[in-house]
Amino acid sequence: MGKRETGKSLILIYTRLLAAYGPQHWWPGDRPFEIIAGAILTQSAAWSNVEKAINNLKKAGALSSQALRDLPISKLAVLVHPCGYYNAKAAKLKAFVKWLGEHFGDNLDRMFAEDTVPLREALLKVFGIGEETADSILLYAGNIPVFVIDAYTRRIIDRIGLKPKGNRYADYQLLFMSNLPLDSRLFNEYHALLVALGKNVCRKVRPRCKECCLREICRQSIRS
DNA sequence: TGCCAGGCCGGGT
DNA sequence: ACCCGGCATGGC
Repeated sequence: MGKRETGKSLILIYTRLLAAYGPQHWWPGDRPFEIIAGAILTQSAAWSNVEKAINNLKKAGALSSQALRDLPISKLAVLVHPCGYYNAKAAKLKAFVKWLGEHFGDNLDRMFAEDTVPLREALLKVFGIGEETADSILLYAGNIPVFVIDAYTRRIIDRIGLKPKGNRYADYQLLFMSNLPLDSRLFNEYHALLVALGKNVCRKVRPRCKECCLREICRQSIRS
């Protein structure tokens, strides 16, 4: 499939997902700092559990860089307990706010004003921030047009026959970013819609799976 | 009961 | 460049 057709397929899939699931409203109206905390806390966790952790942080007045630094890590671990991996995630939050204070004086506007590529590299060096989390921060907290790749996205792309050459994160990311307009609103909604679809797609390929929404929405899109 | 959720790290090959 | 075990809760 040529580049132009790939782009058309990706747009068509987006259109159908939007029609099927509607706008997902991911992180609407939340402050950037809360979005970043959520991006870290949601790693391999159900969002319903992340909400509990975020609420605990809110009630404790701990949803700021300074407050998180002042909080002992053992107390922080108790607050984020509901979303699992609580010791690891407490350490990750600590690592991020330490870095944010040291490099940007806790000012997120200054952080996002950096050039995207070096900023992404810097984020990746922070303990607990990998590629998906870094891109979630850039896109959902910073409105920077980078496409977020997660396990659902890979699974869906593989099944509909758009699998890129390599298996690396960057290979999947380039599929979207070189074939779609670099629009943060589009990338925001698209990734959220892929997650919505992903929840309805069986993990393992099952021949003639009639329940699988993937087939209905995506395969038809490719053909039409 | 078991499987899974909007991953990442450190160590090994 | 992969592959693995560890990290852990709550919902279905």
